[in-house]
Amino acid sequence: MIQALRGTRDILPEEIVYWQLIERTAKDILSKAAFQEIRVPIFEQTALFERGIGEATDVVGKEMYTFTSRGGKTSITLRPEGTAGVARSYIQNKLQAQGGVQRLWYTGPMFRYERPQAGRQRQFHQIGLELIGSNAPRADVEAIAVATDILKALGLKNLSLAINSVGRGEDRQKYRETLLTYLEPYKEELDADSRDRLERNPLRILDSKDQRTQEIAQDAPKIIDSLSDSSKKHFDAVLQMLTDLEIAYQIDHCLVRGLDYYTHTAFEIKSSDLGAQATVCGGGRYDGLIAELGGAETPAIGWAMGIERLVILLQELAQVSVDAPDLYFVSRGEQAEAQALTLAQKLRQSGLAVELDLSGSAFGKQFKRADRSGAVACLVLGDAEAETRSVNLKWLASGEQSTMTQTEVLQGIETLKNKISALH
RNA sequence: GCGAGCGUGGCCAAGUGGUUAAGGCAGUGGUUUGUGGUACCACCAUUCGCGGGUUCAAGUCCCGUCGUUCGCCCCA
Repeated sequence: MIQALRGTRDILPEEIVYWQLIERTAKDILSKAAFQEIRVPIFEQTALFERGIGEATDVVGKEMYTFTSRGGKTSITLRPEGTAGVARSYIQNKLQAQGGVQRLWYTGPMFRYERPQAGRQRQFHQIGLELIGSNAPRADVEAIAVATDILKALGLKNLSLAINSVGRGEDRQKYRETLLTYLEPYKEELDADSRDRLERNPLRILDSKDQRTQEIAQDAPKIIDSLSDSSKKHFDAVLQMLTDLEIAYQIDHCLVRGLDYYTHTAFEIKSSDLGAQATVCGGGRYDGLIAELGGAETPAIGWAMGIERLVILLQELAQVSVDAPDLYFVSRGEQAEAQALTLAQKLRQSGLAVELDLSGSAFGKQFKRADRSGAVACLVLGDAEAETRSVNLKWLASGEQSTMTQTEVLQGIETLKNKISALH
């Protein structure tokens, strides 16, 4: 049997209702904040991600789905995240010409070759926001506020916002030196992974889960103490506005995000109801990315949410059920079945959700299914009704039923709709 | 890429080397050949993810493989 590839999965109707709820809620809140949807390709030239995300990162180094185009010349990569593509689009379509700030959002699948785990798939889905063209601290806060609004609207609990500033390139370079000097005497005590990172990416050592390394990291010099005055000022302004908006946060001096393009504000929203993959939303400022990709110097901030993780949380706290039809159509007999199809179509065109039983099985069986469908009423059309072009309407809860002509049903459609919506 | 656990019908499962692989849900047919949600009856795995091995005997033990779960790594 051919089965779905590892790390990919089917989202069946029972689960899709949660996805739809998330997408609807996010879209609603994003629209209210005047963000507009953008759809960019799922694959791009590999160079976009190498340059944008950074060649030294794990995502680029070992997690990308990269292949050569049929022509054999172009190296192509399935997007591992959304920001690089949006930034590319911003430059290519000269969106800056349309005025100061672009407020964009996107949703769709992303691809990373990783070991699948709860809340981590090889094909996974994100909803993301990119606010491009403003370097104001206010932009950072607005982006974060929209994210927290979405999570709040979904009714999610036990979330916490962690925030830090990684400053600008110069700040980070300076901090790197300071940190290395501090770590030098502890070199032998660090865990193996962290020792590897000393050269490659010392900032990530702060994030280690190894107990001894964590103890060492506890007392390490903090990056915010290495920030330039302007970087510090930016960060303080962000924190102040978060407080003004009553958005709770905690400064996490160890928070360093994994993609190279982040500058200044970095943040994560985590849930304590998930396992190791606890981050439901992550993002930050990326003032250097657009210039790095060949555009003009353009400040920007963005974030992405992992839809699969939101679905897990939502399933734990709410029952969302698949939409039931308004009417279930029971029919049997050649003439009757033909008339049922016609009438069902007309009712659908009038705005009712009608499920037509196609089984042709005994009436008893069809009624049983009518029950399970969750419909409030069913229509019954058999040989007798077909003869007189009538139909029987039966209310499933009361068992009450009445026969009328098919024309009468359509004429009385508004009262029928009202009665159905009252019973749903 | 590394470590550990798990894998019995569509779903949830019992089963801890001995002969016909419990049970529940769902499904199908019937009691009720045109009226449901209840009840009752019947049917529904030549087979235990797949391949190999040990044994007189394997769902049960061993090896491999695939899948899955949890953790590391990474990240949303």
